[in-house]
Amino acid sequence: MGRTAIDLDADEIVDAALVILREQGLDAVSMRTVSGALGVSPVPLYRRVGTKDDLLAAMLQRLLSGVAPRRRTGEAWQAYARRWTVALLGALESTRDLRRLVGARQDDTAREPFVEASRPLVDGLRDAGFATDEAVQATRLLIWATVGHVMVGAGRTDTAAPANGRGANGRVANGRARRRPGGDPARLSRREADALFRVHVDYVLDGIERAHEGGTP
Amino acid sequence: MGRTAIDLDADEIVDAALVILREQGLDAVSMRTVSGALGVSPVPLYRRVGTKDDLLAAMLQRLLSGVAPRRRTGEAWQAYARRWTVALLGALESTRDLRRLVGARQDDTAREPFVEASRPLVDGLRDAGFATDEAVQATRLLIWATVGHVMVGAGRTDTAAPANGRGANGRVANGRARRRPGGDPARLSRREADALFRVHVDYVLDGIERAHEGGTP
DNA sequence: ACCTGAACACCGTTCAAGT
DNA sequence: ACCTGAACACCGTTCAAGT
Repeated sequence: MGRTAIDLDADEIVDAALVILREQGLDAVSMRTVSGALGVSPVPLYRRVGTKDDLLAAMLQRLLSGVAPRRRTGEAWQAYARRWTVALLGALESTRDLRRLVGARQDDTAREPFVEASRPLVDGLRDAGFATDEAVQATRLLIWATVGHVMVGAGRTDTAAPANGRGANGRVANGRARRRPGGDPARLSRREADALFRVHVDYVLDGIERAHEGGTP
Repeated sequence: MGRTAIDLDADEIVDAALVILREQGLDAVSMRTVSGALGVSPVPLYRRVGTKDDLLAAMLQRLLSGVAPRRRTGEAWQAYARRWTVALLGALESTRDLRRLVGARQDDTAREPFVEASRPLVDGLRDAGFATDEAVQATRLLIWATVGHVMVGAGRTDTAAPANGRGANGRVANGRARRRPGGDPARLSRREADALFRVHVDYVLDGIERAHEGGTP
């Protein structure tokens, strides 16, 4: 009844993997589960997307492609940069197990998807009078600020259920996790963390602006 | 010949795991290899350090504990903050597979080790007249800047050998990795990335300084 | 009480047959 | 050519015996 393995293309595989990621978390994404969802054996995946590592890279790429919002006519570069950054943050935070996905890559191509996603911002900055390398560097700072926030930012108290792939064991780290009794001042709510993120972005934008004005002959 | 399993404590286990991490990479760190290196079965590890996830957390904690440099008498807070940030970056960059280690945690405690490591900086800022939450927030920004840089920063061209745990397969991602022919302007050398990282830190410090001066009654 | 050996239910990846 | 089934060499974690 129609569908044979030969119809498969890489995009479908990535799609299937993202569905599993969303519904069951990263631990549930395996070459077997993904191929199973597509009704094939794991082998064809190696022809279409390469290694599992490559699959993870493609998933991240897909997640970040198209995050850049459209520029508005007459919009100041600062405003667009802010919107771009918020959009990137939103895409990252809405992805289950995103932190682990970003960290998972074995090689050094972890930033490739971010570079792709930032192309419109680079273009926007250049249109605003930035030199190419100036625009690229400014974009990098914003990426770093965003990724750092996501990787080590406030915990998401709204993400229910542990959902740890293999058999729930309620075990808790013993011994070494000495938590301050007096209440740790470094614990931020999601709202506070978001506000602080915007502060970070503003500081970076201020710095970029000053350097731009001072550095352009 | 003394050594029985009962001598084991959590620190030794973390040490052994870190040796394997350094020498063979994160893929080689398993409950079996770590326990094997210690001459025990995997079971005792679960009593001492908990899950593999807990072990990874403890490894990161260890790696970051003691990164904070000592404060110098009469040192301006900006100077100390800069040194602290560079020390953190150094610790992160010198750790094999660090990106994957940071990303590996399943729960939301990924930032705990960073909070621990930043305690001296928070203290330093408070001694310089910052309110506690002001100091904590400033520290967070610096952590985000550093972690973002590490997670998605320039590739390390100096880290030789792929060393991908299970049987070298030289396979290359096929198809989807369309690399710009014209030379990607977003490709930075290590030196450039380091310089840009310092720029980022300076921007953040500038912002913190201005907010501090403007916000203190 | 706390160990070990064996087991369970998985992995990523490859290979020999099949069509 | 390109698939499938089976296999290889692992995983994390748990459990029944042992001492």
